Amino acid sequence: MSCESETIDVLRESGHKMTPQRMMILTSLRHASGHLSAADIFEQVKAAYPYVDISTVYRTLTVLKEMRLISETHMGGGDATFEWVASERHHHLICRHCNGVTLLDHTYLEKLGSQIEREVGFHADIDHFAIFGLCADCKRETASN
Amino acid sequence: MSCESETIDVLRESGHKMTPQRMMILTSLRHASGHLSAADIFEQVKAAYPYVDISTVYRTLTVLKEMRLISETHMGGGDATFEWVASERHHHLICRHCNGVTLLDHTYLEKLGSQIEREVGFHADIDHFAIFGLCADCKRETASN
DNA sequence: TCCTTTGTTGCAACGATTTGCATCTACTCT
DNA sequence: AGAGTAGATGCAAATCGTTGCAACAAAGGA
Ligand SMILES: [Mn+2]
Ligand SMILES: [Mn+2]
Ligand SMILES: [Zn+2]
Ligand SMILES: [Zn+2]
Repeated sequence: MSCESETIDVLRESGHKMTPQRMMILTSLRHASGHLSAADIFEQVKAAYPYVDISTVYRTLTVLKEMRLISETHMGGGDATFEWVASERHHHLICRHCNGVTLLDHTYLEKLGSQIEREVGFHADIDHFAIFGLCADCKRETASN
Repeated sequence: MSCESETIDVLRESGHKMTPQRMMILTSLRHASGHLSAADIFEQVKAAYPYVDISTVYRTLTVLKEMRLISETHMGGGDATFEWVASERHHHLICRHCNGVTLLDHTYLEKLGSQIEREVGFHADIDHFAIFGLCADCKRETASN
């Protein structure tokens, strides 16, 4: 029994079918250390099953996104990136000057989410935010000129 | 003197040139009531000057974005939307179930920005966020089934 | 006004993602 | 196991946005 079995059940219970392609895409995402582009996933899957089409990858990503098993994030550098939404959520700060990417603990956004829910009644999906801006170093540099 | 004159100065001072095409794109954004897609702007400008190319629109939007005069936001429905960043900022809550879009006051995110700046030293550009989730109505509906 | 510099434009080609459609296959029910 | 159905796949075409390049035009100075 692979570590994907729970996910497979979740998919089946929501009316989706499990196919070898999906299985491979799922495995690729579950075992990735960080962010993957659709092309990354496509390459990995193609190595084992050369007939996959990139549209199948995108369609599977759409399904997984809808079920909130993965996040899709535009981090500024070209293609969208996808990441498994683990139990310990995190977010990113991206510097628009040096393009540096750092982690932001979920606690910062958890407060925002609960405040919105309490005061507006809207339940925000705060899975994986990319917040752009100026990092401390670039802020200093920009100020001194 | 049009209401764009101040913006023109800002652009010139940062080494950019003012062209009729830019002027028209700028006017389109300044006078829009809400969100515009690149295609919307393209159509408007083309009405007055049929030779514009869509790439000029995108390139101008990129410049205006870099100067943070406008925001670019993916609101879930197809193309990216662009909006003038007025002095009174605002954000949006977008329901993933009914696709409803509502306003979110900037105060909610201002706190987040100042906390990140204080504790991490990162200056976040919190201009125009799109926060997805479930609105109060759809939350209720989803719970009762 | 004329010249020089440098950023901008239009066009065409390209890259990323989505979509329509015919075929196929995982799942369910005999 | 066999048949039926709903959903998934592969392929091709379309869409949205980006980029290289040669021609062009603002801005600034002589
Ligand atoms: Mn991440
Ligand atoms: Mn808005
Ligand atoms: Zn930086
Ligand atoms: Zn809703």
